[in-house]
Amino acid sequence: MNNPFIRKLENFTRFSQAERKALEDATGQNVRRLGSREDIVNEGDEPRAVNLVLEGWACRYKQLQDGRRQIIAFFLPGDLCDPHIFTLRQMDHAVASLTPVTLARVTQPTIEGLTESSTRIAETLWWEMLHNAAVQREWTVSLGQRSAVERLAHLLCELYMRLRAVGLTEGTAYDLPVTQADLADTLGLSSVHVNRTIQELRGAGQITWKGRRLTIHDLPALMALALFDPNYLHLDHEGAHLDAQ
Amino acid sequence: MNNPFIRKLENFTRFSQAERKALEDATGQNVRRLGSREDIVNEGDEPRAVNLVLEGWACRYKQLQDGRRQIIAFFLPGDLCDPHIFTLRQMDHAVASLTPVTLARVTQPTIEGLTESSTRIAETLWWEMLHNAAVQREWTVSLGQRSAVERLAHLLCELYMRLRAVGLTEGTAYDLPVTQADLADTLGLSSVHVNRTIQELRGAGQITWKGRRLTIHDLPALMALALFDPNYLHLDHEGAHLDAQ
DNA sequence: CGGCTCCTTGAGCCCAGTCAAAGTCCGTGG
DNA sequence: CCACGGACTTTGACTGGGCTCAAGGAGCCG
Repeated sequence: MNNPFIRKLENFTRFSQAERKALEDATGQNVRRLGSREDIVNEGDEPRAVNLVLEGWACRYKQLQDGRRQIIAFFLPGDLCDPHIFTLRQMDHAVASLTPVTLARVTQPTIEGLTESSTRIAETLWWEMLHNAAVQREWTVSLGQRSAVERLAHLLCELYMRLRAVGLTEGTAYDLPVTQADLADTLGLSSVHVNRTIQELRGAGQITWKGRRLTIHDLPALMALALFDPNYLHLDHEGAHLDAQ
Repeated sequence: MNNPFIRKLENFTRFSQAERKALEDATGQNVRRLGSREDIVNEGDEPRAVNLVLEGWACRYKQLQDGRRQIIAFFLPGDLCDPHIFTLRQMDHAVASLTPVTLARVTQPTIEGLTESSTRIAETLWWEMLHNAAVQREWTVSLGQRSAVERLAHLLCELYMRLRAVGLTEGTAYDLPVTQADLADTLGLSSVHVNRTIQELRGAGQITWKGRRLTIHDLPALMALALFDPNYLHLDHEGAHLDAQ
C-alpha cells in the first residue's frame, strides 16, 4: 500500500479492507501534477475542493502587503488541507507547491460520503485536523520562544517524525527538498541567518545536508537541543481502541 | 440575549428560537467560576469536557522544559476550546485563566446532541473551529514577520474585532485585563520591550491604556500600522445563506 | 560556456534582550 | 487614615542575536 494518506491516518487507527478501499477511491480521483513553485490556491479564492498531497511538498503561506512572506505550514505526502474549508466564503491564505507535486482534489460530497460511511474514518479525519492544529500551535511556540538554532533543529525533528509516519525516512535521513530561503520564510529568519544556523548544526556534527539529503547524526541530541517533545504530533496510535478487527 | 457564545456564533449565521434554546441549555450546565491565574487544563491531561468561556479571559499556553512560556491563544467570552478534542489521548498544551472567569463545561454527548439536532449548528461549530485556526495562523504570521510595534498593534486590532463580535467594546475602547508580562509571553517579546512598545504607541497618539481600559484613537491608522486585514477572522456573516427563517 | 538559482562569507548596524533599580498602584491590616 | 507589602510598570545602561548590504562561490541546465 503506497497511499501516503492512508498510511498517515493509520498512525491513528487501523482500517478495515473496505475502509481502505473507500479512502483509496476517494483520493484516486481528480489527480493532477504541478511543477515546482506553482500556486495551488490563492488568498481570496472561494474554497472549492480540498487538496491532498500524494507526492512532493507544498506549503500554506501568507503574504503581507509589503511583500514579507510567512510559510504557515508544510504539506507533506499524506497531508490534507482543511477538510471543512467549504464552510468559509473565501480563503484567508494561499497554498503553493514547493517541489513538483501530485495532488488529489477531494470534493465536499466525497468527504461527506467518507464520514458517513464509517465513523472510524470520520473520527480519523478529526484526528488529522487536530494533529494539524497541534503542529500549528507548536510553530507558534517555536517562533515565539525558540532561538534560531532551536527553531531550525525543532523543524528538522518535526519533519523527521512526520516523514517517518508516512514511510519517507531511511534511518535518520530524509529528503529535504526546500531552499534555505523557504526555510527562512518558515522560521521567521533571514536567509543569511538560516545559512549560518545550518553551518552551526553542521559544525556541531548534528546534521549533514547535501543535495536534498538531510541526515541527522544523533537524533536524541538534536531533540534535546530543540526542546523537542514528540507528544504534540499525536502519532502514537492514539486511536488504538478504534482499530478494525 | 447575553450568552456570548450564541452571540459569537451569530456572526456566522442566524439561529432559530429552538436552536438558541438548545445552545443556551447546552452551555448553561456545569457552570463554574475560577479565580485569576488558575490552571483549567494541564498538559498531559486526558481531555474530558470542552470549556466554554462565558466571562473573563483565559489562554492556551505551552511551557518549554526550561520555563519559557508561550501563550498560544486567548480565549475571550464566547470562545470554545476545541469541540472534538476528545479524539486525542492527552492534551499537548495547558489552559489557564488570566482573569477571574466563568466557564461552562460541555461534554462530548452534549456536543454530539447539538450537531445532530441541527445541521445549522453543526456547520456553525465548524465555522468556529475554522475561525480559531485562522487566528492561530495569523499569530504565526505575526511572530514570524511582524516587528514588535506591528505585532502589538495587530493584536490590539484583533482583540478589538473579536470583542466587538460579542458586544464587549464601547466605541473603539475595550477592557484589556492582562499584564504586560502576559503580552510579552504572547508576542514573543520581553516584558521590558513590550513596555517600550506600548510607550511608542502611546507617544504616537495611537492608544490610551490606563487601568484596564484600552482606547484606540484612530482604528484605521492602527490597522494600517499593523498590516491588519480583518478578513482572516471570517466574522462577516459568511453563513448568511444558512440563516434561519 | 553562459546564465540562472542557490549557497556562503564578511562587515557593520540595529532591534530587542538582560540586568538592575525606581516608581506606581492597590489591597490589607493596624 | 496611614503604613506596609506585593504585583506590576517604567526607565536606564549595556549587550547580543539576528538583519542588511554586498560580493563571491558552487552547482546545474540549456
